[in-house]
Amino acid sequence: MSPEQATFRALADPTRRSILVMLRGRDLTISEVAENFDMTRAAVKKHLTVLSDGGLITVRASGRERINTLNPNGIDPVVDWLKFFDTFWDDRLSTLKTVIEKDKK
Amino acid sequence: MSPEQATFRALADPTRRSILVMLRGRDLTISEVAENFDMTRAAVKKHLTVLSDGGLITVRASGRERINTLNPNGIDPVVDWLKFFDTFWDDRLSTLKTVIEKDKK
DNA sequence: CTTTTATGAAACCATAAGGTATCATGTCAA
DNA sequence: TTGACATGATACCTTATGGTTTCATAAAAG
Repeated sequence: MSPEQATFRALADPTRRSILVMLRGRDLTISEVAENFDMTRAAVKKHLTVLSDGGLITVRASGRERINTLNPNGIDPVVDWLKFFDTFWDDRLSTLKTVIEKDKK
Repeated sequence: MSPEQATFRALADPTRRSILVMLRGRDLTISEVAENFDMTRAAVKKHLTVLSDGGLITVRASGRERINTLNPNGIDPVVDWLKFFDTFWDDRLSTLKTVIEKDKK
């Protein structure tokens, strides 16, 4: 699967988008993420795997825990794709992209 | 389904993203869109329905034809979500929100 | 009027996706 | 060492999704 497709796929599920919003505040272990949802840890773990495959999060081991972190570069494929529609979907997008690029440096 | 979810879902399929790129050039009928893919017209029509449900295109009748057009505002839910997501990188982006909101008017 | 042409709609199929349950493994704590 | 805890991995289930086929209908062409 292309990186672009993996990222769009990862964003397509509302649970996964919620997880990303959660990780915006601070890094979380799998169990911590799972506490916020009415589903099993196994299900949450699958979502985290999809997010990782899509490059939207990174995972590091800390003892027996797995700490999930938001990846700042993860949405690049999406922003790059949206860029193609600047002329149609307004220059709001190019503005967004410009600021994001600057912020990464 | 929420408008946001409908839009993210619509963008999750590579065929649908290709269709949007196609429509960037000019409006197309269902048959014209279908000519560009190795699948039946019925399958393409389903994709166009999903894109319409996601607010990314609009469809108007012209005789027996259905003309599909890119919707300039269709990407708004995604942009709005990305803005929220991007505050992870820098709170300075909050000023960007203001600029974007103003630009929409 | 008859024949194309463009689309709509429904049934059907195979696979992907989201979820659970269960068991195995590695690690922390007593 | 012995449990308890956090995660990994697999099998399995149900539904959604992407696709085809087939038939119906509306409009343009002759």
